[in-house]
Amino acid sequence: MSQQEDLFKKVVAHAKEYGFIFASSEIYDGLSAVYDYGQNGSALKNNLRQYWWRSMVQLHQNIVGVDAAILMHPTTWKASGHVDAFNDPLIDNKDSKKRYRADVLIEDYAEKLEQKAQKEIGFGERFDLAQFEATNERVLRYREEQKEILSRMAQSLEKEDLADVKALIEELGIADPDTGSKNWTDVRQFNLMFGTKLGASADSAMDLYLRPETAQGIFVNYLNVQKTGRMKIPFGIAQTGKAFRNEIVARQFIFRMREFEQMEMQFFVRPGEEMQWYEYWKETRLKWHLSLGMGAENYRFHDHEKLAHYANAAADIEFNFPFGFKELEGIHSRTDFDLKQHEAFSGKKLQYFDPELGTSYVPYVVETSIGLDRLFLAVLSHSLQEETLADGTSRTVLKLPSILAPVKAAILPLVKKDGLPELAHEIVESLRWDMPVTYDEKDAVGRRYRRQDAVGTPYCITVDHQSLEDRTVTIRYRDSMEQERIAIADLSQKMQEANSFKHWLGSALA
RNA sequence: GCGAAAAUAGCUCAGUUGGUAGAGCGCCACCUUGCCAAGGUGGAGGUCGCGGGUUCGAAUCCCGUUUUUCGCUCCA
Repeated sequence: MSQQEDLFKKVVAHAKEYGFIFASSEIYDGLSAVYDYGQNGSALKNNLRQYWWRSMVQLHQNIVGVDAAILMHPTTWKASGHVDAFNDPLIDNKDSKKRYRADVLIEDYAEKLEQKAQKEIGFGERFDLAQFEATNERVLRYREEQKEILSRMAQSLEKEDLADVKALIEELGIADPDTGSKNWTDVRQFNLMFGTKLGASADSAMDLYLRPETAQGIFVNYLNVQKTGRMKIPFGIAQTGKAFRNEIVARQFIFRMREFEQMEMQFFVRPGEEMQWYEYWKETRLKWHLSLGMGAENYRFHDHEKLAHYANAAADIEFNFPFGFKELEGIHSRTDFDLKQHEAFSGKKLQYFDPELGTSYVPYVVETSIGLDRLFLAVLSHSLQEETLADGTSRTVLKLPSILAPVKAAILPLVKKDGLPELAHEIVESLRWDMPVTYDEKDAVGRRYRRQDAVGTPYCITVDHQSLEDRTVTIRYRDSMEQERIAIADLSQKMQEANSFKHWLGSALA
């Protein structure tokens, strides 16, 4: 565990030192759980986003992309259920320091009453009629009490009368399930959605939320896309973009941030066919992850036992992060819940006419949703390696999948004289049209190799004296540290082939 | 949000019972003309997280605050 923590600290330190990730507004002491991507980080993140986007939109004739606004009409979030579900009344126990959802505590208490009633029923059945009626009375009392409690709670929550919710907990004598303590704080409402205002003057302004998920931007547009794109079911809509959650506790570096980026694809299918598509996308998405070559043993599925209100099947793809297996991507069968809700709240028909079946219906939706920042963290933490070399020394190397590397090649003149820098610059000039490359002439070439290792550059091209004679250079591979001599004319093609989308994803899907 | 711990140079960290801030690595310039980090010379960079207080004097003691880490909690 401490070894894992150690590794995680190294990842965080490396991310900062080499320009991948900085704390936001660092000169002002930072902002909790908000991070900025630096020069190398933004390049890596862009490459990840593009790798995903191409796999969805470019490789599928029936998937198209959109880019919906972060701000949406506030009714969107009533329809989606977020206004209710992202508002939790929480209460802390002062003795045990544990936090509970106040409504769950009360519901649990009500559930216990029901259990008591069930017990009475079982008891009463074994005796005569008089006895049965006596127990029956008790059963009725339990049920009556249960009903009263739940309706009072519902009313108080509806009115946002949190003091009464606390009063209810105290009247019922509800204790901390773990410690039995009844020393409670006040009930407080936590809203996980960020609020903002539309309109410059305070009185005419409209209350809005920053979207807590990108999916709704797809749902409200699905008919626009279907009609203008002449899409036929099954079809998908992909989107990448920022989402915002005012997490109570946001931790573990970029794993849980308040502002984060999602990459989502909502796949619209015929009702009844959702499960086969759900299985298809589970499998397809895992293959995509495996294509990055970070080891099948570091991925696993986690099927949800408890399903969200909108889903009839849900699974996570978990990755072995430095702090254990955690969710990286979710594949959810969301049924027709969202579209039906938007129909109800908007009053607009959101049906699709299926020409093959000759009927209209609200499609079912299978969602794949991945956290781009989490994917970034997975790749960065897995790639950062401390290697012990044959001679006993060690090197720090970032073994990024080369298709994702911020810089593909560093061009290094062996020495900075004798015309070597001139030839190196010439190579930079020709390669930069094909891929991001960098030039470095400072320090011993060995040190320059190691510098490139630390930021994950897969190739170092060294220009030496022989290069001037026969127009060849050495290409040094990051992972093996081996070198081979190659004609300058062949450089671009060789590297582009190795970093091609087809090379990486194509072989994994085959 | 509660509890605990921490915050000193870009990074890793020293800093004695309170007496004007240091190292290694990194970075920059020049020299050395080099194939796997550690040759030489010179240099930049810190109001010790921030704000108060105690004191003749605070990186050091006290209070507050911010951020980070760990535990609890939450996580569509």
